[in-house]
Amino acid sequence: MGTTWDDRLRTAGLRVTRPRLAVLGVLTEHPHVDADTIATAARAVHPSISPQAVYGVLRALVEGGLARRIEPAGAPALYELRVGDNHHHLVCRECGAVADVDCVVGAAPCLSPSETAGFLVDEAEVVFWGICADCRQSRVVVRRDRSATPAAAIGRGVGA
Amino acid sequence: MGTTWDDRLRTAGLRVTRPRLAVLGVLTEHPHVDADTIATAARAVHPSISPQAVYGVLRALVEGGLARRIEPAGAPALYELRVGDNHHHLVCRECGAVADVDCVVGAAPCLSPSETAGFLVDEAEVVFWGICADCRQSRVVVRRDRSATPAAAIGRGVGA
DNA sequence: CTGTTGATTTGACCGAGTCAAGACAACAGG
DNA sequence: CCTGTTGTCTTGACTCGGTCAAATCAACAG
Repeated sequence: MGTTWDDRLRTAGLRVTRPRLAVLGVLTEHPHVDADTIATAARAVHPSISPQAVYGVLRALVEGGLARRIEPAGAPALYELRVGDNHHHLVCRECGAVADVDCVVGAAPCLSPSETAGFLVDEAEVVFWGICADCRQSRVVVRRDRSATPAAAIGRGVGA
Repeated sequence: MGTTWDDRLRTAGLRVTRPRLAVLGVLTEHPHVDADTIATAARAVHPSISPQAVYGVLRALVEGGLARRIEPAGAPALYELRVGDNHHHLVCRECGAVADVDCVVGAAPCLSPSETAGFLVDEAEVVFWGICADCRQSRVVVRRDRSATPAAAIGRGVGA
């Protein structure tokens, strides 16, 4: 994309400031990070940035449509720059790592429930919970309790 | 189900106590409530119950498989007794109301992503965001302003 | 009835995030 | 380039949801 962050900020009606460019820089390098990590990383570029400024910047970016906020259960909110497309997330139960998943099916039948109980639905949010490759390998002990293995859980959440 | 709460608690290796029965009673009447509401309602049955006791009871119930915890983005956690089956939730952006949705499609292709980035997925969590019937009618709404941006979200999640 | 052990109470504490007031800087207009 | 306006950032207090730890209490096995 040819458009610069300056352009995109201004297009969204936002002023171009150092804190904002710093946060955008961090988000470009790290696709899914929390506010605290952003603050720490942004400080390398703009040392005086305060935690509250990060919250303010992130809110402005989200409201301006430049960033998206995701809130995995039990963890602080994460921010990403991929907006406008429909993609979901894989979250590691152990380390919290997040990966993007493109929704491969065009129709996505499961995402338009026939029974909406009178709700006017405008978004379907999907989170896939599991164990990432790294955490799986670092598990020295082979699980013996089969009932607790992910395999037993499949069929509950995935597909059904 | 013929089984009593007493039985189910004991089966899960939990002692039968007044606070636990009080919380289970509240959850039976109110299918999706937060810890604070549970505490208030439970006090009608067991006046001395403390907020922390409610957290403790809820944790025990979740760990024992008697209750399920759901954490809608930007709102306190909710608890429900429906466990073991696969169902998802509709959440109202304005009032926070929650309704159950059975996943009607058997195969649910969107819920088993082909590209799992090395993750071993064991659960797919789906949340449908929208406006409930009540809030749609009473457009005078008191905004329970969530961090999400309803307008920007339209057309992102559902079907695609 | 009594002892053990798990559950509850009480109260301090924590992390994530918000709110508000004042200082500051981006940018429009001259 | 300078200046004023107004949006943004800094600083610091505060809220909310929830956890942690020590001491008391009660479930239930014997």
